[in-house]
Amino acid sequence: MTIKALNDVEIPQVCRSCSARHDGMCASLTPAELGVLATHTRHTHHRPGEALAIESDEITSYANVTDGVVKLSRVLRDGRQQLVGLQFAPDLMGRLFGTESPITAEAASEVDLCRVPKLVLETLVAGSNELKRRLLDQSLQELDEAREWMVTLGRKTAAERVASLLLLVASRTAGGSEASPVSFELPLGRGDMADFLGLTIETVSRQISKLRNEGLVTIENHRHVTVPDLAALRRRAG
Amino acid sequence: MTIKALNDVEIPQVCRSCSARHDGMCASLTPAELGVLATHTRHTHHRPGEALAIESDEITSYANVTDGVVKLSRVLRDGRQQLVGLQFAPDLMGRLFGTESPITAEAASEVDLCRVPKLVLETLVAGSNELKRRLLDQSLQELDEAREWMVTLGRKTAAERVASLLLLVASRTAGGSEASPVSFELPLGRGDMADFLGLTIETVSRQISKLRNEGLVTIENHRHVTVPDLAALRRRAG
DNA sequence: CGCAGGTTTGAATGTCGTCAAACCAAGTGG
DNA sequence: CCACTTGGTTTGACGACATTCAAACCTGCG
Repeated sequence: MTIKALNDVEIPQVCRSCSARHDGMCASLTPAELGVLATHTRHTHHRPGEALAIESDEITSYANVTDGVVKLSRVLRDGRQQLVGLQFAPDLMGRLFGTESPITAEAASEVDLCRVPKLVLETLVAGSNELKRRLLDQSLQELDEAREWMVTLGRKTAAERVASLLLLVASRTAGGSEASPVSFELPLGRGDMADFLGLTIETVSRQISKLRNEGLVTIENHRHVTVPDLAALRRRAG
Repeated sequence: MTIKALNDVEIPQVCRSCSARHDGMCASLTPAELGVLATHTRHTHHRPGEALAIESDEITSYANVTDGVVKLSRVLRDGRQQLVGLQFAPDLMGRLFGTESPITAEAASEVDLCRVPKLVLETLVAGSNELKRRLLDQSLQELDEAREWMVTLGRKTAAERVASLLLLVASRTAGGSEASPVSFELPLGRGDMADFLGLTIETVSRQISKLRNEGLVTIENHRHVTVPDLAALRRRAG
């Protein structure tokens, strides 16, 4: 597949079913480029726990998360696991020119992806300075998030860690609105929360109970969280 | 300063005193571009503990670390501190188009920098696809390193963390040679090690003593480390 | 109803943090 | 030259917080 072939697509036709969620990769493209993109995307749905095989896979593609949450994790040889990132819609997953590092991607909830073959996206990137810039910005933002989380893992108490995670989920799923009260669904079970926070399941559960007793959150069905005062929770998060 | 003005520099003259350490930013430039770079660089030396004010500073520049080690850190409001990265020569510090995040940079040891004004480097970047690519690669590598360290902070024991740090320093200062025994100087004091590892000074000291008793390292003057068996230390690091 | 998976709670243990003192090397001044 | 300070490191005793092991508890589902 050559650049010429890609540009020969006749009708600029936007990837209809998910274009609204395509900010990560579409916002900087021309109509023609969007047309190219639309003809090569493939939409897939995944169940919770399903491996997505985006990273450290030779035959790799890139994907926009159009719905749901994807967890990125690394494991030690003896089985200890640490989540190193969460991807919410509309994040772009996968890495151009990627140096392989043994990260695995897995659906945390029901997940919809809009996949793009590696070659197509790389060709589009080669022709778009805007897209290059966006890619750099995305990786820098992920770097900032990773470093922020290093502070959480290295210096916060268990209760502060849990509060930090609740804030993170709230900011990414509840539209980033600053207004309290906020209400949202946890995309992660207690086990995944523990793996993200560097704690055990039991400790996570205890600290959630503690935050509940402190009146900082109310919880129904183990998953549905309501935060009456976002600022108070933020204070509790250290 | 315009692109034209930059390109009008007459003699391609390499940044003499540190070009050998310039891999990070020079390797992909044309002779003319190197000339531009050379006429605008400024070399500075810094004492341990000196703030470098690279990030989160409005009047910012970029810099190659030509010698020594720089520590990047974040602090919580109540003063708790976490190192989120170490920059060894010849890393490039600073961030193009940076979204500000409150990271501070400080010399960990005696440090030599080769600074480049923000505008100059951004202009060079605009004209060089190779340089854009290198910048992306660098940020992706830092992302990998940050995530690797998240595993260390979230899932490793105190002794494993210390072993991990010794391996990190060994790999970056001892030329990346895989051959044992390896010998190197620690660029960090116990306090900085603790801040990087998410531990206290006392715990770091105790764990170092433990590794010494286990025969995995020998230490002189609190700073000079010898690792008789790199593979054994790697095993101990989890 | 009863099972299965995930969650919560309890009691005991252990690892790391806190507080405190001793140690050590280098530098200063009498 | 030696006493004294200073900053960093090491070691010890104790306590707190998170883990471990174990049991009880939901919630959804066959």
